[in-house]
Amino acid sequence: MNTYMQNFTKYLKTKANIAEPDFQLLIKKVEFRNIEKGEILLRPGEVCKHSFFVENGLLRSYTVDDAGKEHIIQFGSENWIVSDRSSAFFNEPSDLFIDAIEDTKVVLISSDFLNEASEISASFRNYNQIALQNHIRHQQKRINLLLSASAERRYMNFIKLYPDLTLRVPQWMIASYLGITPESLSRVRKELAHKNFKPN
Amino acid sequence: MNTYMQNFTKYLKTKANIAEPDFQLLIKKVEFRNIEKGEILLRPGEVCKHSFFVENGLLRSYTVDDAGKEHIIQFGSENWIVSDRSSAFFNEPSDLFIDAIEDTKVVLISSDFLNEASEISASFRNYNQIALQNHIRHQQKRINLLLSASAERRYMNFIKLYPDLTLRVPQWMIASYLGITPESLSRVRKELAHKNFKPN
DNA sequence: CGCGTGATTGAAACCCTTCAAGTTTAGTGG
DNA sequence: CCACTAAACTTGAAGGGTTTCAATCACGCG
Repeated sequence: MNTYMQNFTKYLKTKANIAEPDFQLLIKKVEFRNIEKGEILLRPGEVCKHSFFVENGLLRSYTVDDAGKEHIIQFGSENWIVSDRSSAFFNEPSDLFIDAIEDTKVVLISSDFLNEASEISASFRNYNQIALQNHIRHQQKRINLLLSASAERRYMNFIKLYPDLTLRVPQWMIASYLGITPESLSRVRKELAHKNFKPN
Repeated sequence: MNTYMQNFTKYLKTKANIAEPDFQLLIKKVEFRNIEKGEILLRPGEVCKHSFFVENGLLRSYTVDDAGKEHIIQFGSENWIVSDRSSAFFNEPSDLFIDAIEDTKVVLISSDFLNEASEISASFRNYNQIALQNHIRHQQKRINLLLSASAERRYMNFIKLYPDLTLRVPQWMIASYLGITPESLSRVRKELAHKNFKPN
């Protein structure tokens, strides 16, 4: 077993509660890779063959619109899985880019792996279910925020939810995630600083 | 069996592929109800005990923000399930209202039902999985639209996706779903009419 | 050092909202 | 079935939040 997959191991054993013999079977099904900052892991039009478990580092998924503007769908740092679930599950071409914001170590998870893990282990099935439900909950909160909140409220929500990312991710990407321009985010931050708002 | 549950029956037998004997077991676990227009089925703070399968009629789920404004999360007409999945699954208090836009016939689906159906039938488990993945795909497209598209593009996307709802749902609710004011939607429609845009 | 990327700032423009008034539509009771 | 009322939709004018475009500043890295 690859000693670089510590987090992934913990993920399977602790979170998904996979017992040792099953673990030994499953771990053979995944691949480990070093990704350089800027490297592109998925492009629109491609089918998302692998989900990426982040051992360490930082990935993002995003779309590019007709005007060439990027819109960030998701960030993924340590212990997160970045993927185009729809593309992977339904075997359809993706709309998304996935690339690396930092040098990143990832575990490649194939659909095969997911199917086998689900067959082998009821607790994996269960954990996967929870992950899906969490994803839905998370997306719904984001939709609600986009529908109802100003740029300032969206940003405040972001730094509360992802204090770590706030420091690691360039500001213009956070702006893209929030659906505002970098200039607007800069002004929002200035406003907040002026109001004596402290991130923590 | 209740003769009013024709669509739900078809849903179980055809979509989820439940065989007759299992069907007979499961159908006893659900309830049928007539809902009057305006009736509220779920309020913020309550745990979402039932998901609502719409036999016919029209439901919606929505939040109300601090300023008292409604933000519509989902519409559900015939054969759709309306629910706060997060609340139901995680047994947490909901943030949502669910109410009826029209007089509606619903089938009440409890968590019990879902658990039993999953135990009994692998094909139900499978179908449920697909439903979750579809939900995620749908939400992701909506997020992307909210991040990237103008009021006009959002509306055009809506009428393409939901031509039936465009006629049945009051305009101010569509506006709420799109994240704009009713006045703005009215002007967008005027613009489109002026450009000789035809809904179908 | 100098170059490039990211962040900031300013001014003008734009999209959308707000508020207010009017018009149309739909539902209800006489 | 008409009359009345409330709700929904439209329209206008003013205002606000955000974008756009352009210029400047800050910083890390070769």
